[in-house]
Amino acid sequence: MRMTISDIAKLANVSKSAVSIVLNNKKGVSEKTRKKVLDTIKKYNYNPNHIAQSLAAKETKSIGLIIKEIDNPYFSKVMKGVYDECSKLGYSVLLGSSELSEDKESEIINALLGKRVDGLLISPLQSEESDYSYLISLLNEDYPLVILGEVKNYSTNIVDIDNFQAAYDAVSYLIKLGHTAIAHFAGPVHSTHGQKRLEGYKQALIDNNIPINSNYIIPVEPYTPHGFKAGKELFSGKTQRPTAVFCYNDLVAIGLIDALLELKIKVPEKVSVIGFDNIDFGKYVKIPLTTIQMPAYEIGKSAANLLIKQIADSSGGLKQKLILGHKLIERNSCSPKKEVK
Amino acid sequence: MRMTISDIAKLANVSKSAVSIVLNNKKGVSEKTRKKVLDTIKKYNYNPNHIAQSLAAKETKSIGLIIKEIDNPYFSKVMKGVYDECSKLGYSVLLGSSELSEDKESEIINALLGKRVDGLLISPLQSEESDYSYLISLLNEDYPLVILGEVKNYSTNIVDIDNFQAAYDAVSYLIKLGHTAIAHFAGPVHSTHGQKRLEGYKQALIDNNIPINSNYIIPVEPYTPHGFKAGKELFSGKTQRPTAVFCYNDLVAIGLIDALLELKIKVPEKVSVIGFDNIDFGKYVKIPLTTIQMPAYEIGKSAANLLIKQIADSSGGLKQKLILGHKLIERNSCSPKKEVK
DNA sequence: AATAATTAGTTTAAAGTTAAAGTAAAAAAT
DNA sequence: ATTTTTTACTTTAACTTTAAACTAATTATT
Repeated sequence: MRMTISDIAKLANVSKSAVSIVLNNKKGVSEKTRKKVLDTIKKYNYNPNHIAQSLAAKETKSIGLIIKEIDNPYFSKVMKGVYDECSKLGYSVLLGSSELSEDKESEIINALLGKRVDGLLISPLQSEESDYSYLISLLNEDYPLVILGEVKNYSTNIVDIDNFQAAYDAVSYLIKLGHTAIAHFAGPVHSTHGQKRLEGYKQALIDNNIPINSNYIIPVEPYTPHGFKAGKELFSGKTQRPTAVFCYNDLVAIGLIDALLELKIKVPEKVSVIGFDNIDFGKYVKIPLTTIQMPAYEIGKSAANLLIKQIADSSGGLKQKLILGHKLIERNSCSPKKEVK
Repeated sequence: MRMTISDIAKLANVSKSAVSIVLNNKKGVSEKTRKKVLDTIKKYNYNPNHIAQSLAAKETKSIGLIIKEIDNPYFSKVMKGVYDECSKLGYSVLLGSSELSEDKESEIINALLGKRVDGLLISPLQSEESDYSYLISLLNEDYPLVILGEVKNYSTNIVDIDNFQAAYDAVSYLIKLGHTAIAHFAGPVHSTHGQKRLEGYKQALIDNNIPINSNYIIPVEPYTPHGFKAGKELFSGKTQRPTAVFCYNDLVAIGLIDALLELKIKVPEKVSVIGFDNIDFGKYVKIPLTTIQMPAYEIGKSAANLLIKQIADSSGGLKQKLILGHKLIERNSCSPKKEVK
């Protein structure tokens, strides 16, 4: 059976409190007693019951992390960042994945709240109908919360990149290469990332006097097979073929390139493709992917750090918006537009 | 402030126990009381404190999952399987990642045990020096445990594939294509997966009367850059070039292919490469990867299921070894050996 | 009608810890 | 030498829940 603090107290001939004091490195016991307790703890290999500690101290030293998908390379990196920072600071992470379902998301939040995590790190789903009721009630009671993204009209702790600017940069890059017929494989309209990237795309075109062609804005589920399918559709018809495509993320860019190659359309000679995220695999695909680097690991690390700071602060005063830098990674999927002969 | 069971009891004008009975759907209260309590719970949006429940019930309804690396596509799938099954059965998962350090591994085990997870799911590191002391003490006290792999000389719950047979199949496939100069980019010798795959490789050669060439067995860290580096080294020298390579996993296979292409050695025309795992990205790399499918998601799912069964059983009787099936996935990185002209 | 069993609760104890309050002895200050 | 402060503890309560023991009333059995 596992030892309890009472067992140790009895064995060391002191009170439970004395053991607790030693355990928590507080002052209030003599060196002699401390040693005696420490020896007993070691001898019987006593490990404090964290559940009881949590109940008494009203904190669990654990946070909940809610991502959208576990097997998504972007979130893997975020998760790793969160995990590393939490480990460093002595926190455990309880995993939650909404798997793109809003019902699940609010269920998970409730479950994690029930487990009394000290704070929540959420990459929230954001459909147009959603009123974020569950998030907002948390915000109102100053529950420690960091959002990977944004909750409209509410100020809270946020860690993200400037998606608008990053998309603007990606499209500007294509324009600088001479492209004007630039399509956008757009992500979920109802996610802020999707919206911001679309806006950045549009603004870059506007600022360069390129008319926005609504046929070139193609909403796509953010996965490889959907990028492939949309690519096949767009480039099978002979009309209005763009010479470059800015993709919502690397996953769809990879699908698109696959579709183009299958259609015997050369990348980047005939069509330039730029992705978003800079997942590890972008380097190894058929046409090494030019993309925007999303500092996923740092996002996770900073978000965890911010959350734990907020937990420690408790005044609820500190609200922070942390915008990390992005970067264009040039590889081989983009090239200057060839003049039509 | 969050409501407690006492608050609800007071508000509903009943005892705490009555509320507890309603909460746990036990019998012992009238329909009238049940309704009154339920209404109060709803009205004040009461959520039971899971920590207190855990302490009282001596179970936390959570398990610890310890993998080797968070941002590894193989473990992502395992994790997803574990998470899905746990969610279904009402368990939370506390994440642990040893990141290839044995010290961390045992630290994590201690931390998770401290948090009183009801069971542990471990993909253990297995260096030669390691005595698994921490694992073995758990095994001896019949702590619910499922190993993704194996602990030598100890019978415990295991979920895995037949790594020996799978490697045997992979190498047999290369032999059937006419290859005899087959190298092996071997994984960590101290992991059972690495060992078993090496043994399978050797046996397949022996059974086909192909002498084992120790120069062809190249230990490699199981990551893309190491596969790349080892590939460069092996194929830069002109001597003794193999015509096929069986790689420990897809990650090193992808690195190797990259190296070969950089050396202008055609894959699969000059060198056939077979991987292991069947990660999603194998389909999209420069030369779509022929590989052995590791049913990672199912491994995670089954392991979680087995663990939770063991937790429920508590008699400690049930010890199970679950070997899931593997499959050869033919894509484009292997071809019949060309006769040398 | 008397006894037993069931129902619908309540009260109390227990789970393992921390925190606050209390105590007795020793050390320091006046 | 007396009072105050500090030290080194112990005792009690608290955290929230569940489980076991108990009570009182009703229903069933003989």
